[in-house]
Amino acid sequence: MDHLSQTFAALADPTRRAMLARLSRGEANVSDLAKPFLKDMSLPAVTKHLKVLETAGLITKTREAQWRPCRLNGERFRDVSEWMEQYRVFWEESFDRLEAYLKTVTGKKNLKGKKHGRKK
Amino acid sequence: MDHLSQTFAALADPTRRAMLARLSRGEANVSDLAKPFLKDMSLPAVTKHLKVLETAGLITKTREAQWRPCRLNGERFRDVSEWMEQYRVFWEESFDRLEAYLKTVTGKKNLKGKKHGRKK
DNA sequence: TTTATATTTAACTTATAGGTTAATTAACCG
DNA sequence: CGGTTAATTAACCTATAAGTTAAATATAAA
Repeated sequence: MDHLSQTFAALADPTRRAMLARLSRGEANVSDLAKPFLKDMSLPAVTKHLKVLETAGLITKTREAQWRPCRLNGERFRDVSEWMEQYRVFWEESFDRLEAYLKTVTGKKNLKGKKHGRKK
Repeated sequence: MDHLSQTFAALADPTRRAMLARLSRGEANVSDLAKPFLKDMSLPAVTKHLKVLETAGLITKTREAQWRPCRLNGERFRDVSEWMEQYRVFWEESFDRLEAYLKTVTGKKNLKGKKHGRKK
């Protein structure tokens, strides 16, 4: 799977995003990261979530005695950020959108006079 | 499912991202969007991908005769962008790392003179 | 009314994501 | 060594994502 797909897939889970949020406040080992979730899921489930994050490259896991300190890795975030750039105009466009909306409710014509290409 | 999870899940597929890229260049109906993919998948598969994008709120599908013109919807992109903000420091920090690395390798200094918040 | 075009729905298959429990590995400690 | 803590692996279950083909629907056109 391509990097971006893997990254987005890893981000598509609230447990994993919460783990990233925790890591954004500093290094933490597996049981630290697991603590908030052990009411809802088992430790192996946590291990799996961390594996997904690690495989996606969003975190790095190291070894320190019997602990596995994890930290956030910025590169994949940068990939996402760069991919997002091409859409910036769309999320910043809210003002244009309002304008377009107002045109429709006030009985105005096409934004662009676009014609459907009917082939003959 | 929460919005962000749904959005990320929708983005975790290269076909769907390609469709969004196409839509970022302007409105398109289903068969327009399908064209580049019909070598690889059936039309119903395309319909399903569009459904995922629509359900996630990334696109809006309207009706015009027998066509279904689609356009990009900025709001979900904004959600992602806002969520990403809290990690900005991490992807900009690894840029620092690269810079530091390059310094060691080439004996050169700053790529951009930019300063980032360093802890401590 | 029939035919053509655009798109969706239905029914089905297969792979995998995300969870479980039980067992295992790893490192430290008394 | 034997026990304790930290984390992973194995084996399994279930829901669903992503694709298929075939049939249905919607609109326009002849």
